[in-house]
Amino acid sequence: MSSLSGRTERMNIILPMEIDRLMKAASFIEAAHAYETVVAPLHAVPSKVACSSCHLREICLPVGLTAAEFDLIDLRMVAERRKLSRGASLFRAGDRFDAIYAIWTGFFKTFVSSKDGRDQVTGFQMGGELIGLDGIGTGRHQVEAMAIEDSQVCVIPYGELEAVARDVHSLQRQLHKALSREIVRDHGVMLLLGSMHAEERVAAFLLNLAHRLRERGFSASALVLRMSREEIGSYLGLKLETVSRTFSKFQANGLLFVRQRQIQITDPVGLQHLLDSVEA
Amino acid sequence: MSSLSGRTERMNIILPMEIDRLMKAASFIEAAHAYETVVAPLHAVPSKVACSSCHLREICLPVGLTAAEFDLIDLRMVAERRKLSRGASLFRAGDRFDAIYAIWTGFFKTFVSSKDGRDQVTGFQMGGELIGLDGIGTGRHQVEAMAIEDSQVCVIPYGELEAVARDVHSLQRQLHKALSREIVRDHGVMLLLGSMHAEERVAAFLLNLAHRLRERGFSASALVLRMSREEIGSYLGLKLETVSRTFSKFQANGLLFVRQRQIQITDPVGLQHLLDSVEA
DNA sequence: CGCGAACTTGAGGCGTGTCAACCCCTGTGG
DNA sequence: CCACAGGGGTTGACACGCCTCAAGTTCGCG
Repeated sequence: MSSLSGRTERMNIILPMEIDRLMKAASFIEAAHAYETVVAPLHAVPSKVACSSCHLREICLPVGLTAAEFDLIDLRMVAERRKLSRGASLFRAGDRFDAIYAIWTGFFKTFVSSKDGRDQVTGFQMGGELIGLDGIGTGRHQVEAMAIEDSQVCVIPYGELEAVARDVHSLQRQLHKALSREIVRDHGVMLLLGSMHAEERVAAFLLNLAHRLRERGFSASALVLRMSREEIGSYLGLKLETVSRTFSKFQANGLLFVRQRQIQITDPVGLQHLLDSVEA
Repeated sequence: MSSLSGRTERMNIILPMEIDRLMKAASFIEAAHAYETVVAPLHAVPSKVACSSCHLREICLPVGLTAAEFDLIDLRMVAERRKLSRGASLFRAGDRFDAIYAIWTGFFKTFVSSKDGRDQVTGFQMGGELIGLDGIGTGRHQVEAMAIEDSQVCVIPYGELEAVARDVHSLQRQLHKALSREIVRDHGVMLLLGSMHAEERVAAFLLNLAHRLRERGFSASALVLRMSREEIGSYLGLKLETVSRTFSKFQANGLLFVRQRQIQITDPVGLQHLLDSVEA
């Protein structure tokens, strides 16, 4: 009780129980679970995979293909689907590379490990995003990819993808774009890691996540983090305590509500302001 | 004089004048200039560009092509060559993307800028390496590429590259590999920026540079830095003073001799030991 | 030869890491 | 339905590595 009152004194803007009320009133928790319940219906696992009828076809690799081209890739790029439960690895560093993976449902993290256990998370991936591009260069995967919730991926054998890309120009173009965008994304992370402060990093992380969720038709303000503070910290080059403190500070400043993994962004403009000085 | 003696007291392993003598004795400075004098003969600028007869053909994009394939790309991928003096930009963020560039001679840095002038150097590129892959995704370049010494690049129009890659499978494969390797390289930098200490970062930087120079037939121990402390710092997520101090500390520990931009790595194994705990 | 940029070095401050205690949720078994 | 265990999250106190600011030195270039 004393610790509680001490807490409310410092965060003199929002009381904890107030947060609770607001979150529930806005049916925040329900909305935040939308991503999982709508996009990841674990009961429905079609054995046959057709890009043309996939709900992610406008986000995933075959963006902008014509109907005829869709037919072609449905026919020739026989992608099977693979199911992973939370915590399972899709591949590990050193594994032979022979396919790339498009996330159909769920959430992944990719990371590189060091001998002494310092991990570096290199990215968090959600529906429609590709994993495994790191393996093309050497024929072996250079990172590990792990499902951080029950997930399903489309397996796209690399040999077939290469072959089809030669015939379907817009697929070739999309593949190159995907590779290039990954490079650009990494440059953004380098800017973040190399020259941003803790608050800027966390703000950038949240806004990026919110943006990608909105692209997929979900709320950009009510989100449920799929990853732990430690994983966020690893991605952002911070310790988990710093991530936690920064969330708390944002809440104290009225930018968002945080409650474990549930985040309600109440002032996206304010969050964006934190990045005003850093973004072009 | 007093400052000098103070300095020699702390660095109780090597005296400054001793360094000077040793460097000269090993004809360090001459050797270290090799990269520039041999690889960048500014007087020789052939107007006609043929990959098949380029001295970098085993390092650059067309690695492993057959003679027939070389003929094809010489014919169809009409690369012109472009000359840039030190400080000139090859392209800037926002410029339209229509070609990628292979460095023929010289040295580049790529970087992203933020509003308030915080730059993040995303890489240093030397002969045989590609620049501009970041533009494929959006059709506009996302970074700026600047020559940090007088340089020449081969201009590879992207449209033609795409077309030729469809017919020459191994070129397609090499392009994909180059894109993928860039992603992997970026992941390595993310590990560096996200979870390494200043000394580890600088050691990794030096060893990487030495490695790439050796691949090109130059000394891996005597090198001349093409970039300033500030640029190194920007790349490594450190301030220039920290970079300078770290060099000095390495010298005090007998790992290398440093004298402005001239570096003589005397104990590569010792340098590598600094990374033992971090590399897989 | 002299100027300015780049580099080195020092002293002190600050932001983030470290270590530790406590709390809150979830899931499990009685 | 409750008790309990354990992992994840929060918060505090303190330490330390890197940054900041400043002065002095060296070097390259005009």
